[in-house]
Amino acid sequence: MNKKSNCLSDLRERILSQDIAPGSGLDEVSLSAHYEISRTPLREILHRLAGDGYVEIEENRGARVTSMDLSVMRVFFQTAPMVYSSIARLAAENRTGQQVGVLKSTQVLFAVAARAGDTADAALLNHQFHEQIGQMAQNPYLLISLRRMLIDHTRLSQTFFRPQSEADSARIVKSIDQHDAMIAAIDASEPALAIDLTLQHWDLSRDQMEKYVRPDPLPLDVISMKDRRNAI
Amino acid sequence: MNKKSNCLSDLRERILSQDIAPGSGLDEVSLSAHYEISRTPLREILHRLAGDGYVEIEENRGARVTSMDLSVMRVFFQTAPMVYSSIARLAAENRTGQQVGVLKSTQVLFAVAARAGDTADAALLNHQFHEQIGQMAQNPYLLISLRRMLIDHTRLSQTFFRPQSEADSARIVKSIDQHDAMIAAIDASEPALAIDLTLQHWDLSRDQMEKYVRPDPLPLDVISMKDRRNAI
DNA sequence: TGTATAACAGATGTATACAATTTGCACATA
DNA sequence: TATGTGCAAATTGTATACATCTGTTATACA
Repeated sequence: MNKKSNCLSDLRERILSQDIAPGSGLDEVSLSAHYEISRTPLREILHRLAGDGYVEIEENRGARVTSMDLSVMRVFFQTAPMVYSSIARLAAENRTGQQVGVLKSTQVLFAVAARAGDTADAALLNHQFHEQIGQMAQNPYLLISLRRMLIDHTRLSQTFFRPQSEADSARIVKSIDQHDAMIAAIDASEPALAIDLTLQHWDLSRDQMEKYVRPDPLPLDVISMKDRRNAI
Repeated sequence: MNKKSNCLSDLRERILSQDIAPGSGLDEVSLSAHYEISRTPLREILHRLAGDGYVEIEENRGARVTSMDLSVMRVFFQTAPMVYSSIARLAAENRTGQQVGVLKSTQVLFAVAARAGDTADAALLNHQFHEQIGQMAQNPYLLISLRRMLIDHTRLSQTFFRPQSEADSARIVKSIDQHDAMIAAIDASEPALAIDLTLQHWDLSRDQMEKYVRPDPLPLDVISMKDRRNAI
């Protein structure tokens, strides 16, 4: 039983971290061998992952990781603000004290990982943070939407937690601070503030994600071009 | 293969029509015997139904039809207008001509069944009608929310299509007309109108569904009480 | 050279036997 | 009466062999 739940969570994490790339095929035989379970429970896991939107299964053609084509990403950017802010409002209205405690402890772990530059851990803990806010909303209908969005969000935000510059590091610190402010707003039952903070948080990650989808062009390397000109 | 997909759709329909009541346990052995498939594919079907929100599976305790407790229904009534109107707007913006054709033919079948008083068919075709509008929205994130809501909506609206009075029949006719108007708005790419009509449609079914959740009190039978008083 | 077809290897789908877990019931005890 | 314990039956979970499907490669033929 332990092996099975380990397989499920490991596959989830590998998909979220893009360790298994979007669109990749998942072979039942090699996966069941790798996780040391037989094909029957493995297939069950693949179907659960399919239900959650991690993979897509096609009749007689096996499972592949849900792809992230550009047309869907457009829809993602269009839809996220509405879902995220609805969830934030409901979380601030319906959260229990116990849930706030859980959220705070996740945030502590997240802050440590993010500051330390543990990219994979930070991304997953960020995922968990937003999942927990989703649970606070107590709304099963919106929660499944949120979960589906968080899959793509986490996959897109891989670069966010791997800082390449001072500006990147500053954004990570800002992101941590925003989480703290969101916790406070939810804890204080202030829906309007929670929505506002959530949209600010969204703006920060959206800019970075768009850069991931459409990265800066490669440097033109002006110096070497000068040298070449001199050489002529 | 045919037996399997038949099993899947039959279970879906039986759950939607409350032929299998919310909260009922689903026994693997008897179901696999009934549909003449072995337990392996049946379990796969149950997991798919779980992913779609039709059933809930608990470790070592099998599957049961997703329950409809009052606390969740509150959330249902709270959330439906937002999801439905978002879907309507997107459908009007993104629909293809082909999809409008499909929707129209579903509507023809629905109108026939609803007018004829074929309760089960009418409810399922109504479900299909709204599912197709969901597909027109081209938004996978909101579509899963819509699907989850439609499950409960269809289960709650069972009584809607079983008219008990002239007023009930009038409401069914009104509902058919509203569908026609929604098709026209979507076909004409008028998002604002589509939203408006959708909210009107929602109001109509909401009133009936609330009556299902909290039905009229049993008649007090004033006459027999008078008789009893006289008898004293 | 190009196309059609057949055979084959590799992968997914299904049936079934067996293992592990839960549940109901009888019985014992406080 | 209420509660706890142990066993048996029923139910769910897993492994594995076999069936079926898909895609590829080899071969025949135009």
